[in-house]
Amino acid sequence: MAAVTLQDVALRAGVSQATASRVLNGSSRVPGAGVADRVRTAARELGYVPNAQAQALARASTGLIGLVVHDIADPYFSSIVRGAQAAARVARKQVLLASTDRDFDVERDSVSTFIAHRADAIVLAGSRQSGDLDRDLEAEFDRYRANGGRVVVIGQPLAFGGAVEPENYSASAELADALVAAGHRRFAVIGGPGSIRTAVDRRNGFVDALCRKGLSTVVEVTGEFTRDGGYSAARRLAAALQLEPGLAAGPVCVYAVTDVMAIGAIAAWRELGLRVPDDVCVAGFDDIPTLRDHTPSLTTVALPLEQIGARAVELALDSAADLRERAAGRVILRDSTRLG
Amino acid sequence: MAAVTLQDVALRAGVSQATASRVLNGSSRVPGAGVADRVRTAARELGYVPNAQAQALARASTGLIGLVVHDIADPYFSSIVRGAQAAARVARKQVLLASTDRDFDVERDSVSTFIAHRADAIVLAGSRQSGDLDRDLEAEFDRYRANGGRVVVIGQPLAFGGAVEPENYSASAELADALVAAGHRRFAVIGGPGSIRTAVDRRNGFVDALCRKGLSTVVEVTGEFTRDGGYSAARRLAAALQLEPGLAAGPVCVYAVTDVMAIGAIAAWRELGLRVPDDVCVAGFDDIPTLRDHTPSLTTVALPLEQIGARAVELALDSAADLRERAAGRVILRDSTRLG
DNA sequence: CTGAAAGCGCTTACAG
DNA sequence: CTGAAAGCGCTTACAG
Repeated sequence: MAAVTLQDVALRAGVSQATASRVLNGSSRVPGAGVADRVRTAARELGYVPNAQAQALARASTGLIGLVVHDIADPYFSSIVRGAQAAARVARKQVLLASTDRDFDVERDSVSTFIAHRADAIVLAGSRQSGDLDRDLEAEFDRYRANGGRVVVIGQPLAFGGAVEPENYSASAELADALVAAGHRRFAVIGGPGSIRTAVDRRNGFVDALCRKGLSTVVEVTGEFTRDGGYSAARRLAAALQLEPGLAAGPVCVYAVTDVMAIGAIAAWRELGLRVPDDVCVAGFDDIPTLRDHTPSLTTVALPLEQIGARAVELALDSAADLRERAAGRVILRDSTRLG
Repeated sequence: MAAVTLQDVALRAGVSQATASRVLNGSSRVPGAGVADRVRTAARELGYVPNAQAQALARASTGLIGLVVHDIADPYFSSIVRGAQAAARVARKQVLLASTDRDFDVERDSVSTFIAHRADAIVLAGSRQSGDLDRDLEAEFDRYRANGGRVVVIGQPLAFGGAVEPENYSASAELADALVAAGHRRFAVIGGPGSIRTAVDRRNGFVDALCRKGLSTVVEVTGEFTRDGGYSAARRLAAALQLEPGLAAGPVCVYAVTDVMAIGAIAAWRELGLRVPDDVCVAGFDDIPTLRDHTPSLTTVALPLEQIGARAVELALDSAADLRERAAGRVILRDSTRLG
């Protein structure tokens, strides 16, 4: 019933457990060729699979990387995880995944469990307000790091550890600049929850850039970070601006801080008889793959999400230093902000 | 440097390690209230975090569930993983994730590693041809199961273990029936690779249902299981059928076995000046959330993906039996197959 | 209720 | 090059 043990292999090969361990699990001290062969043969015949738990206990390293995301079904996070996975694979590490549904209790719990599992590193993806990292979590991280654990965050403030920072602020500023250059002058924003730093950074980057050009938004509304959040925000925006088909003023250019919110907004406006980009223009952020064939095609900003995920685990595995990196966004102008 | 140990806690509380273990890590034998309090206090003050590796070794159960998917960035799989995550959380298990990029070597490797980590169960999501599960993998699974490991597959054939089977075949048949009922008579199929069972089942379910109505497809083409696969297949299909705007025969109704392929197809046709649904109709499969606001809205089939993922881990955790379950699809008729 | 001790399956100085 | 032995941090019969 019990799995084949190193002891079993050693017995069959007629060597000591130590020797079997050395040939099977890569030590610098390589035993004689004949011995090594006997051990390997025995292992194969018995179907020996090393017990990673026991190895971890003996080695004080588990080869595990804990990954915490808000929602694995969100394309933003699943792309990050894809990149993280790939990087973990080349480093021969395993990924422990937690999808928290944005529940901070669950998040804290997941981190605790990762620490209990003695993950070599923990990567926290997702975003929250400055200083929002609660005391408990921070205390746990401190101890974790004191015991040799590595922490890397993606897109959130943290006093310690590594970080890879998507440039939400400056990419949004570039988007604003590009839209102004394209001839837009009247702007509005559909922002996200004030508690989410990504949402705030994107909004600020956009508004600040406009300000530098002597422009400002005519109205701002906010909603949940979802399709429906964009939908209802867009209705409020339409009401506030008294938008209707064929206004003489020309289309206002709306920045929805997320592609999915932009999609919800377009749906809302369509129901109101408003056409994009003729009656209202809209830009999003994220460049979600399944949205690339949307009609009208959506002006947006692409972030190198997979690369961000990969870099995060690379930083986590690089025990040298607590590096901080930035990941630039790329503005993509498409039909949804095309001026007639 | 080293983490706080159960021994440390016991010392500080003035009890034996055994007692500390019993109060901290839930045993039925509950020590006296005073003692328990002392231990808990000591643990808190020291910041004790149980070493899951050591517990696993001593208990012969890791609380780990291995999850293998083809591509975590694919909405199909990320939805499954989301459901699996949620179910794992209620069962207080941790998820080990592997995204294989459809590379069978990587897949085999991931399974081996999961076994090495002594995962309590392994869930394999993704699809392959009948009997394609290679010998090595199968042999490993056999040993794994003999040692008490549980295996559950999603949407693929496996002689042993549990399974949850998305009803690709019958849901596709229902789709065909619905389209015929809506008045369609001329059909075509954009299928996937013959090596992917999901693709084959969907195609067969559709074609067989047509057959039962005395109908058959006018042409079938295949492509990769991607947006670009759908795009190029759609071009071939258009050429084969000599599709052009405003054909007198009316629109042919094309079943693309995946939403993303359908999206690629629509893009290809748009470039050719063909309009959906006026010149050509199209239905997909999957009901991808970010595509729900697509124009034209896409007729498709929804699978309860999260539920499928959740059921898979529930089955994996239910050591009673190797259950097999079916998950029905739901046909959703939308604009892309609307007849004028 | 509580503790001493063996055992889970490995790795790794330490001797030979 | 090879082996005996201690140790990694827990759990759990087995005694008391």
